[in-house]
Parts: sequence; structure tokens; C-alpha cells
Amino acid sequence: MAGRPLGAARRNQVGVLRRASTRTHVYTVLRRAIVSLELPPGQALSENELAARYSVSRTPVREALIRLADDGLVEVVPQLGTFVSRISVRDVVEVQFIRETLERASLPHAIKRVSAADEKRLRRLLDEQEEAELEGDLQHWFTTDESIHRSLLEIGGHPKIWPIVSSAKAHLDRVRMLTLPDPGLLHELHSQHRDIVESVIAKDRRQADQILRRHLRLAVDLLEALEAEHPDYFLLDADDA
Amino acid sequence: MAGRPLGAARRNQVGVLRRASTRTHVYTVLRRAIVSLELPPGQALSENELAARYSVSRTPVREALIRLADDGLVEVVPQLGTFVSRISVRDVVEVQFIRETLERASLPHAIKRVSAADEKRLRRLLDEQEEAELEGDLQHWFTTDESIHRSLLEIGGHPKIWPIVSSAKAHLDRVRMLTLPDPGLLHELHSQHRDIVESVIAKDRRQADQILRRHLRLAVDLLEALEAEHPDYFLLDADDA
DNA sequence: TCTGGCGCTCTACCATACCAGTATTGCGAA
DNA sequence: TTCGCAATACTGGTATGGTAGAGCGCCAGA
Repeated sequence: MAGRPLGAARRNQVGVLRRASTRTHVYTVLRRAIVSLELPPGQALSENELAARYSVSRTPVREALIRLADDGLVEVVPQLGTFVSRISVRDVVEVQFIRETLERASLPHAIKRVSAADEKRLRRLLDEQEEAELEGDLQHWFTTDESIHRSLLEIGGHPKIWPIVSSAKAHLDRVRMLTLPDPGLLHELHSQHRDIVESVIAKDRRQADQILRRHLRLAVDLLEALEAEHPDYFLLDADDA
Repeated sequence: MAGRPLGAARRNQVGVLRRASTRTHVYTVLRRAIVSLELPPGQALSENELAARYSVSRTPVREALIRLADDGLVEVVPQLGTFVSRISVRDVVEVQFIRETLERASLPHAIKRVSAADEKRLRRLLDEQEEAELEGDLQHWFTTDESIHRSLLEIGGHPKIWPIVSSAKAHLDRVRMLTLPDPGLLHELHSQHRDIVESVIAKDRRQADQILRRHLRLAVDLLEALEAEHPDYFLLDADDA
């Protein structure tokens, strides 16, 4: 093979971020690629190939794939291969239910506990997202989307809900990605964010809940149309895991 | 050459039937040991030592530890060690909230969808649990406990909630384990199971919800007392992750 | 006696080698 | 031409070796 491990001198090869472990880095990169559909559902992933592409060994790649498998984003079949999981309509609906249930349950607590500093932070995130929208920076838009939802959970005193919602979001965002770039949808989502935040600040429980619910359902409402449009991305209804 | 001996190829090192992957096996064993407090909070776990104890290599041990870290049951500190996580009161409360929210949200669906076959299955599980209770077989009791809760989620059409609840349950059961063996508590929990199932069958939403809620809160109600009794098992309130 | 620094040891992390299966493919026989 | 079988070229699973970093204890010096 090519060069042998040279120790610390070689450690910086992958990216600027040396802080996180290699495994986390690979996990992050792969996850982003899957959610963005850059790696389409059904795509075969080879541990060897990925290791070569990112110039790391198989070990961290493998560990990243295990985490992705736990997230349901890939399926690893022993002695056969690892594949980007196809989208299961049933799973998406259920994952959406989980997310909606948890975020809505936390919202009243956020309304009770929101502080002036929280308000400032939320409004800053909203502005940041608006900027990303105007600039057409999808990546940044999604980052702020996560920040807003995570912040609301943290304000509600339920930070541990976020990892669950985040895992759900991955599947939902993959669906949403099929409808993008639709500037109208993006704008509507951002507008809903603003309405939710303002309702929380105004301590209007009913309105906040109503908008959040509608907000979270936007992705799945178009599911059937998307399935017809991209049949190869979806799992057949008969299949179960 | 003469080729490999095909008959012997089937033989897997340990003759204990056809077990899942080593990684899963180690994960299961370790998880059970942690939840049962056989491995107490704060206990240091060494990859090398575990590998030696279970007569496997470090790789599957390491991968199992990563999964346990995702579950929040262990904490791995690079270049230092891996430790059974201490119990954080705040986390237990939050995890309890998550579990309660999801199970209660699914319950109405279970009431709508419960079939005759489901009823039979649930009652069989209840009988099985009663038997385990009478025999004092804690391990079996916990198994049926899991089956009952999982079944209710599946009947409600939300099987994907189970992994989340299961992860939450691990933390809650660890707390509960501090109160056992208390035959009175065990009996009360079983009795509540029966009441919940009967309410579901009777399609009494309000009663089912009420009992389930009380049922799920039993573990955390005693938290403060337990923390006073076993201070070394708990995390100090100041600490955050 | 106390303190500061050097080094030993143990850790998890990553790289690599080996193993046991599976799908493919190419070749020989019908 | 077509079919069956066996060698092969993959796959992921496991075992093992090497590396940097963190903690701790010993020891020299004040």
C-alpha cells in the first residue's frame, strides 16, 4: 500500500477541524451527504472505498457507519455491503409523529421559561436564517433551522429531546430535500419559524402549538407526490424491516 | 489446492448456537450489567480488560462501548478511560418526560386499533409476568415488562417509538433497581399493567391514560430519597455534559 | 518536609492484517 | 448455445499492532 502512518504529522489531513475525532468527522460528512441526497437512497457504500476517499483507515469509517445504521440512515448487511437506506413512507410518517409529539410537548415549557436573553438569541437566529434565505445559502439555512428548533427545546428545559428530534429530522429533511429548491417553501418555513418564536415570546400557547404543528407537517404532506416522482428513492410498501 | 474443508467451515468458535455478532453480544451483556447495577455508576471499563473477560478482541468491545455511549450509559474520555455513567437526576427526569410523552401519545391509537389477537397476546404477557413475580424471577419480570410496553406501542402503530423508550427505560430501570427487591412495588407495577391493558381493551381512553401516567412516574417519585441513600451513584447537580 | 519535574504506565484512537462468508463471472461440458 | 460449477474478487467482521496523550508516582532539590 501507499504511505504508512506517520503519527501526528499526518493527523491533519482530513480537514481543518482537528478537534473532533476522525470517526465523528466521517460520521458528520457522510450524514450530510446522505441527507442532502448527494448519496442517493440505495447507493452502495464500501468501507474500503470510503476509507480511501477520506484518507483514513477503515476503523473510523466503520464506526461512523455503525452510528449511521443506528440512525436508520444506512443498512449494513454482513458479508454483502452497506447501503444508503431507502425512504420508507411508513417510517417517515411515524418519525414525523415522534418529532411532532415531542416538540409540541416541550413548547408550553418553553413558553413558561423563555427569558429576555432567549428572546434575543431566537430573534438573532431568525435574522440569520432570513439572510441565508436571501443569499440562497441552503447549507446555512438548514443550520439555522436546526439551531432554532434546538433552542426552543433547550429553553423548554428538554435538551435531551434534541438528539431524538435530530435523528427524526434527518429522515424528514431527506424528504424535504426532494422538494427543494423551492424558494416559496423555504420562505413559508422561515415565516412559520418567526411566527412560532413570536407566539412563544407572547406566551400564546394555542397559537404557538397550532403553527408548530402545521410547520412540522409541511414535509410529509407532499409525500405521495414525491414517491410517485422518485420511485427509486422509496421503499416498496410491502417491505418491512 | 484441495480447497477448504467445507464441513468444518460451519463450525463457529464457540459452540453456543448461532449467536448474533460479537459486537451485539457484548453490547447486550454490558447493557444488562449496567442496568442491573452489577457494574456500578463510576466504574471504569477498560477495552482490554473487557476483551479479555469475554475472550474476544478489542474491536467488538470498542464498538459496543460506542453504542453504549450513544445510549448515555457510559462515558468515554479519550486517552483516559471509559466509565459507567453516573445517574443524573436531571437527565432521569427528562428521559422520564420523553418516555411518558411518547407512550401516552401512542395510547389512543392503540385503543383504536387493538384487535382480538392483540388482546390475547397482552393477557398472555400479563399472566407470564404474574408467574415471574410469584417465582421471584426478576430477569423474566423485566423481560415481560418490556414486552408489554413494546406491544402497546406496536398495537398503536408506532413500533419505532420503542427504541427510544427502551433507551429511556435503561436509565429509569437503573433507578428502579435501587428500590428493588421490593415485592410490593413489583406487585403494584404489575397490577397497573393489568389495569392499563384492560382499559385499552375496554377503550377507556381517560382511564388508560391516567393509569399509564401514574405507572410511568412511579420510578422517579422516589428519586430524592434514592440519591440520599446512594450518593456515589449520582452525579452532582452542578455537573453538566 | 515540601515541591516541582521527569518518566512510567495505562488509556482510547487509528491503522493494518486476517478471516469467513456472498455474488459474480468465466470456463468447460452437455 | 446454454447450463452448471468452481475459482475469484469483492463484502463486512474480527484480531492485532503501533501512537499520542493523560494521570500518577518516584525522586531530586530546596
